[in-house]
Amino acid sequence: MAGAGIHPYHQQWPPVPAPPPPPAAASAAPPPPPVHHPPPPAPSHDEVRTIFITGLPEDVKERELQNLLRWLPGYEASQVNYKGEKPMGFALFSSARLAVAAKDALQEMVFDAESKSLLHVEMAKKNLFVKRGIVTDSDAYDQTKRLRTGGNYSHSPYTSPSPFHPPAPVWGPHGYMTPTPPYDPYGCYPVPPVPMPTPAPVPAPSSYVPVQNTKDNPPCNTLFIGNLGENINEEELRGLFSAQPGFKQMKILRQERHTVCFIEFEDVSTATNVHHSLQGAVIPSSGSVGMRIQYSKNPFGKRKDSGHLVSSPSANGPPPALTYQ
DNA sequence: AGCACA
Repeated sequence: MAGAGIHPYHQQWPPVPAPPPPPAAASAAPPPPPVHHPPPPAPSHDEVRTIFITGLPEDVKERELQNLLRWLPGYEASQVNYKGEKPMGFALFSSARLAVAAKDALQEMVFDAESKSLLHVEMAKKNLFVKRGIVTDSDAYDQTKRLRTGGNYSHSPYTSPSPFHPPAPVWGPHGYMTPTPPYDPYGCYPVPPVPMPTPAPVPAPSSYVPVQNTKDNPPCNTLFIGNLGENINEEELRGLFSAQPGFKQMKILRQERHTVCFIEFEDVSTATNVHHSLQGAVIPSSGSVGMRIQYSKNPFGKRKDSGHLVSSPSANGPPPALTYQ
């Protein structure tokens, strides 16, 4: 514990090169153009709609923060930056107003009772940069920049932050945990008073690392996993993937230099979820490299050599017993 | 970048 940090979180997080001067509305107002075009709609997107969260325990995971934040109205994306001494969280909301609401909802919240961590939330200095499912704060180049705004944006546009439907938030829409709980901070949860001694039994990657996945194949139900490191432990790998929804089977291929593996899922959609959610995942036996996930060239259940197999429905002879999905 | 098995 840092003994003297009263408001350490209040420091300026990484330098902002040059604050873009807002278009001055008062000084040197140019003569208004003819009344031809109406004024543009409120440029609300210029506003900062990102909150800055500190007070997170040092071992916080992005997923933990996401799982907390995604209940909040307007939540779009979040990220944890581990670069500094203490983790810094950022969360983007759909409007500045909702960001403020989220800030108030989270303010002074007990994030982790064990470590007595209280959240401190401010408006961020600038917005989180979200790019196609991957969040990048322009100052927070770091591992773990991978974002899964709720786990799955496989084939739905970005409209909803999460396809999961939360089990009816027990908390009120805004009255989360005010700094007043005189007793058990878990009191709000509908769980028996078991202090959660063991972490979740589902294996999770220890971290994520950006990977460049330039060449991929068309989506299919089978994933190809590469970049696994030399000492990859099969059991560990299996534990991770077999816990994923839709998992069917997995095959490890040990090659001279590279171990790779193939995983079949029930359908393209579940495969796609994992393709996104575990991209760049690091597990202990893989060293510090993040696995690369691609769709397999030859998915399970499909014949490879289609040489001159005539796939027309009425070729002579019985149609091959192939299941084209 | 390394893509097998049915």
